[in-house]
Amino acid sequence: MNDTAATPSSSAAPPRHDFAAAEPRWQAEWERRGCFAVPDVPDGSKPKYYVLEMFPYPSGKIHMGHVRNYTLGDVVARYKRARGYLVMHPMGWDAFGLPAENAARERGIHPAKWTYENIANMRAELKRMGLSLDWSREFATCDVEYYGQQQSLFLDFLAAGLVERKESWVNWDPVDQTVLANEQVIDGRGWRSGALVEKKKLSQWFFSITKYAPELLDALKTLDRWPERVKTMQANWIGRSEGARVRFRLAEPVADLREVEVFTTRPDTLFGMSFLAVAAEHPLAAAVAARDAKAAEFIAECRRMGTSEAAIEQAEKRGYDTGLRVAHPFIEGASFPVWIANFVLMEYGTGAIFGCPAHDQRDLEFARKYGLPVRPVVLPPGADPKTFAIGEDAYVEDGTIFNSGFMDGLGVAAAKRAAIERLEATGQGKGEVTWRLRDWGVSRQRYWGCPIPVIHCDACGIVPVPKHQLPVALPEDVDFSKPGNPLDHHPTWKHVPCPRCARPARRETDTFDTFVDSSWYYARFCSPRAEVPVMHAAVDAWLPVDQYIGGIEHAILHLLYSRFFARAMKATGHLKIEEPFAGLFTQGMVTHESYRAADGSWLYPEEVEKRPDGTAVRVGTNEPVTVGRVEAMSKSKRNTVDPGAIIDRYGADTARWFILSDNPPDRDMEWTEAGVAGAYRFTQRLHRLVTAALPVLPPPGTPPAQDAANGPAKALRRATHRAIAAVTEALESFAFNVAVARIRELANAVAEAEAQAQAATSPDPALAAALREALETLTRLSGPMVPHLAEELWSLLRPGETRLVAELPWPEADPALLQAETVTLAVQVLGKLRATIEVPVDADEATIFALAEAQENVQRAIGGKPIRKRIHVPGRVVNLVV
RNA sequence: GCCCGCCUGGCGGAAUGGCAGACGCAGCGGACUUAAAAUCCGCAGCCCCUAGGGCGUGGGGGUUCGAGUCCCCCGGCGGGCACCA
Repeated sequence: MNDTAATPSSSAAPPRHDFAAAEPRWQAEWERRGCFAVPDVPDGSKPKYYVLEMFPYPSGKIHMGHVRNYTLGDVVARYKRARGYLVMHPMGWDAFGLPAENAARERGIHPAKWTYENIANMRAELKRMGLSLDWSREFATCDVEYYGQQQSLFLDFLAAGLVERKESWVNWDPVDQTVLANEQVIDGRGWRSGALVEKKKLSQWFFSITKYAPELLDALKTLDRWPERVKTMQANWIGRSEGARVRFRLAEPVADLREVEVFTTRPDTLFGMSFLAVAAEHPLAAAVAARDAKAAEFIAECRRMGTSEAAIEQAEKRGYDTGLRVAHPFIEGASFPVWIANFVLMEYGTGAIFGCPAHDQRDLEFARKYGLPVRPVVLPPGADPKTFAIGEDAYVEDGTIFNSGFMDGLGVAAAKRAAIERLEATGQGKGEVTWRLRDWGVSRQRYWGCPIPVIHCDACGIVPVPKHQLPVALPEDVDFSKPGNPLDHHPTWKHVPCPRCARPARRETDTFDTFVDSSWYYARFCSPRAEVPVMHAAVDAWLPVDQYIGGIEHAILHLLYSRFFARAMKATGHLKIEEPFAGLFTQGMVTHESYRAADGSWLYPEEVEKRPDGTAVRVGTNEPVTVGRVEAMSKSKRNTVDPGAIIDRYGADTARWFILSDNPPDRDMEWTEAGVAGAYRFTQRLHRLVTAALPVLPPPGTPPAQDAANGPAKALRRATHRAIAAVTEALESFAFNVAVARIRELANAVAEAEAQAQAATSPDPALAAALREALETLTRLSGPMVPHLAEELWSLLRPGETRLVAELPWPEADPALLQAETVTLAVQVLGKLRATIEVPVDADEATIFALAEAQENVQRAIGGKPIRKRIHVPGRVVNLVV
């Protein structure tokens, strides 16, 4: 060793870690040994752990968001495996959806061909990442083996009364004659035709998720490993409201309508009523429109508003006075005008509201616009009832009811009870609980989705496809040159005999919302080749998913639908669980700077060169480039970085290490070239630390000296065991960036120890043994994050060892080495740091205070004033109050 | 508009209510090198009359012996809003 050190020029540069050769080699070795394959039905010898990341949509290439998502999951999977769990970690493809149809229309590629080619590309890219996946479980939701089973599930749900057929509104493009997704509606116009979009009513299939609203809400309490904010968002989405249903009698009937029912959460403010408003889609609005052309025109305008809640709520509040009046339930002889208003949602409550402008902001804005009265009936504490008036803001807090007859003097809560009591006593209404959650409309007028397995027969009505006729497969010969749903204008596909009466009938040509596909894939992964939707022994053993990982953008819909599906599958005898995901982690997005050329066009990062003075120019032309905001990577802004190119240049381990080290995984991370380069240097440094130490290390298996005196060996052993404890804790709490920092600290300690070993005049066996322990620990702790490098280092440290890092148990920290003999205490005077003292861990308080007060700086801060109070937080701080 | 988050040095971030800035990126200085790269060592929140002190976790207030952390208000940025996935 000394020879080498003395004559560096005589030997070649230290061997660098050749990731390009090593990574595929270790991937092949894991596969050869079947390290990550698990059986559908485990034998129970180990506890199970199911790690699942949200499966990708096969857009064609993986993006950094995927790299981040799957790296996070892989760390968990590898760590849990080391902790002795049998880990299932599958991967598949969320393969139905609009982009495939867009590709078909724009480029003439068949959606199936486009999709499966994309899957092949992306599978190859994922494999290069070295993920510990059980690829034998892979499937795509567009595989007929998958969606056929989904059709079977649908038939079970239908039989169990969990499916309904109802009318609902869709965005209709009158030029393209097509239903548009909300994202295809831009500023109220169709994205391709530019035509003003209209709302159109269609008969559609719905899953009765509202039947489970109370359960879906209550069970949130049991999800103790879900982020609070996701549970809050779901609770708000389900939206339980207590209130009252109130019947308002029309002064004169319209068509056959004699009254309007309103749901309100504020029956206490009924005396502050100034108008009643119904949604444009309300039956009363239709009845008025039948005899009032201006009303019909207003309703038609509302129909041009789009169906999204954001569009409705952000639109200017507008209304139409129908001229009708309703009687007030409590005020004898009083009547109020009936309006049609664009901000009233037909889907919520009864589609009608009573307006109390003084105590509801939207009502107030509406009343101000149309000159309707504003009568306060809730008095803020301390306000004078004679002078209290509403200005710009409605008063929505608690207070004392006034101007309200029998409710005067009550608080808001008591007044609500009193109002409901009176409504019930007089037969004009009742207390009621409503939910914001609506039934889940699953019909889509599209080709590239799972066909809904029912048949429309003129004689028998709607007839489910018998199970023995499943799957209802998509036809392959479809024509995308015409607008609309290719299934609908396919020449033969939809024409089938009725299963019941055998007369000519028509297949349903709608396909399922792709959220249906992703609502049960976690269950299918347990027995992916079963000829039933799920194999009982498999799902009972593996479910629930122990750790689910994905983007926060799915916090509501996907997760709620999946929770509903688990319940529906339980009700139909497929599952025994109700909650599919015991643990949830939501990751942040991957962001990057954006760049614009002088002409305003977006540039890819590789087209931009950063100058040392901080400016940026375009590669080749040297024209100036504007460096824009850091934002989510998107194709439209071209601020994307291709994971494949990063792996080519730096290797998968470097990409994984950087993505983990940059920041906490639930926050957005910024991808930077400098950051990747830094990660790359660290992987090389680890390799160097091991190769440089090899000549001094004792043989494999040499135990570290237990009784070493305080010195470099003991210090290194402490650092090693502190690192084990810290990294373990960080991994358990998803603080992967902290785990990285602790590993780096251990690497720094190793480097220092190596320098000491090199500098020593005579070899120190204790230090050498401690070095082996430290390097082996470093290797194993970094295994979940940089798995290929860890295997490489392990094979250098333990030539002839049969087990891979992927097969080793997790290192254990020795508690004796975690204890320090002394602690450093901060000494504060009045909360301000004035000194630090070093005391034995078992020092008594009197000694500590005496030592603290003796500090020169502390004396100066005390300035001779008497000490009123002494606070000692063991191991942390002493605070003296003077 | 409504619901939910986030905000700490030049940058990413760390910190059971207890020494703010661990670890890293960028930077600066040094060693090695003919030179560069790579590597190694060191410095580093801001300000000050530099012993020492003052100010600092988006802004303002509060609770506490003590607040990045808890509470209230405000600002900025982001996610979701039911047919993007």
